[in-house]
Amino acid sequence: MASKPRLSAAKAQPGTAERILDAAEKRFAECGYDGVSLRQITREAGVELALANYHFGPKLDLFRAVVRRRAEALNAERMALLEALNDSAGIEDLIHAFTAPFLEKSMRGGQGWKDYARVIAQTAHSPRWTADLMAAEFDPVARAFITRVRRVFPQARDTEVYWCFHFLLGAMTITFAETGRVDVLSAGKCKAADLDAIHARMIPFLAAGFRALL
Amino acid sequence: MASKPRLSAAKAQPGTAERILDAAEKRFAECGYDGVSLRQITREAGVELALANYHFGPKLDLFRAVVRRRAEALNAERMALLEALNDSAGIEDLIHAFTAPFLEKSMRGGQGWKDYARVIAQTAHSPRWTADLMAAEFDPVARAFITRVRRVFPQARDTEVYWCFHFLLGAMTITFAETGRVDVLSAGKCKAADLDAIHARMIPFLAAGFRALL
DNA sequence: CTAATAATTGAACGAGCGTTCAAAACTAAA
DNA sequence: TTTAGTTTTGAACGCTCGTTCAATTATTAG
Repeated sequence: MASKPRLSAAKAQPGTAERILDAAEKRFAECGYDGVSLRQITREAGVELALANYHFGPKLDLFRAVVRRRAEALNAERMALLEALNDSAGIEDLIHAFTAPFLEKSMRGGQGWKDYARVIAQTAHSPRWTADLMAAEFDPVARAFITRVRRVFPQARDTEVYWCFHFLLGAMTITFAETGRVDVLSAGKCKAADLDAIHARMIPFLAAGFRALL
Repeated sequence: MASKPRLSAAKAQPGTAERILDAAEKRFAECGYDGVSLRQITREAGVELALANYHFGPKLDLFRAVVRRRAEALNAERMALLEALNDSAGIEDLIHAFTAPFLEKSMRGGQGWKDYARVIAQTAHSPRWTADLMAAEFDPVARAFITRVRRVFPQARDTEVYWCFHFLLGAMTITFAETGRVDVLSAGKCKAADLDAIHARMIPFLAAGFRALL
């Protein structure tokens, strides 16, 4: 009858909490926050329903945990790439530093990262409480990117810089979502799953857009 | 005890069905399909719960009705603009024809159109059954746009054309979503609600991207 | 080994869900 | 006014939801 530690740190055997997170990530990616029940998640994880509440508290906190789990390592890598750029870096280098880690992990990081990217893409377009969570996790890297862009285009006005970032975000997140829309439209000639090909196009596309506006 | 006409056409008094659609549109925009109940929708519309089923059938059909209601007029306008372009039209004209009607209505068409745009933005990033609905409603215009782009850049490969369209779609939908992310990042210097300003930037940004790839 | 702490179980709670239906109210043609 | 058809009502159906909790099992420290 221990007092509930909720997000207790240490002593859990390796499996349970992570398996719940994996299952939640997968189901949230497929159906969104409201489209999935804790029962579906725990069933998929092969654990009892009550364990979700025991380890993570209410459903919303489980969702937060899913978002946060991979955000830290991801953003650390992105931030490191941004800071490693020297002053002669061009806009292509900046865009690459901002987008490559996420796309790379979504590409070759396994199904977990792919699901995570879809969760983020959906959350980024949801105008609810999730927006707060997104901002808390991803704004620092965004601000670092924008600061760097300003240095590359010192004469550009702030407004234009923000709109450019906005369009970049849209192109990136719709790519993560992998809805299959382009696959259908192109009759299979373009596979959204082929993220290598996308990235090779995305950087010159966006860089040209930045140059046009800044 | 009449047999249920479900989507009966004519004799409904002007109010009920439209008020249900308006309320559904508003709530779907805020919380997404699964985040809203029929009870919340009918309560907001000021009608009885059972009327939603009477007029539209099951919940999913009500959602379809919301998507379809404005899609027809909107796509007709976009298609007309595309077809009105003569052969000397540039890529800016094409992008304008594809994006302007939607942005214009979202800007000055009232709250209903604004809500509708948010519904579409969320649905476009949802990898579920909704993707079929999106394709059914919006693919014809997309294909017409792509065909026109091919004519402007006859030497471009199909793959690149589709990726360009993909990025355009991402920039447009994240603008519709109006999550307030840019507002926060820019500390209020850029208002997503100011769609005029966005459109003025979006077209040159995207046009430059198209030119870079095609 | 024993005692305390952490993790898991299984069942239950009240609430809200989408859907259904018979009866009532309303409308409009004969 | 009667009659047939449409629309609205109010209540109920079975089900699933998130959450809670006492009891049980596993783990670890003394």
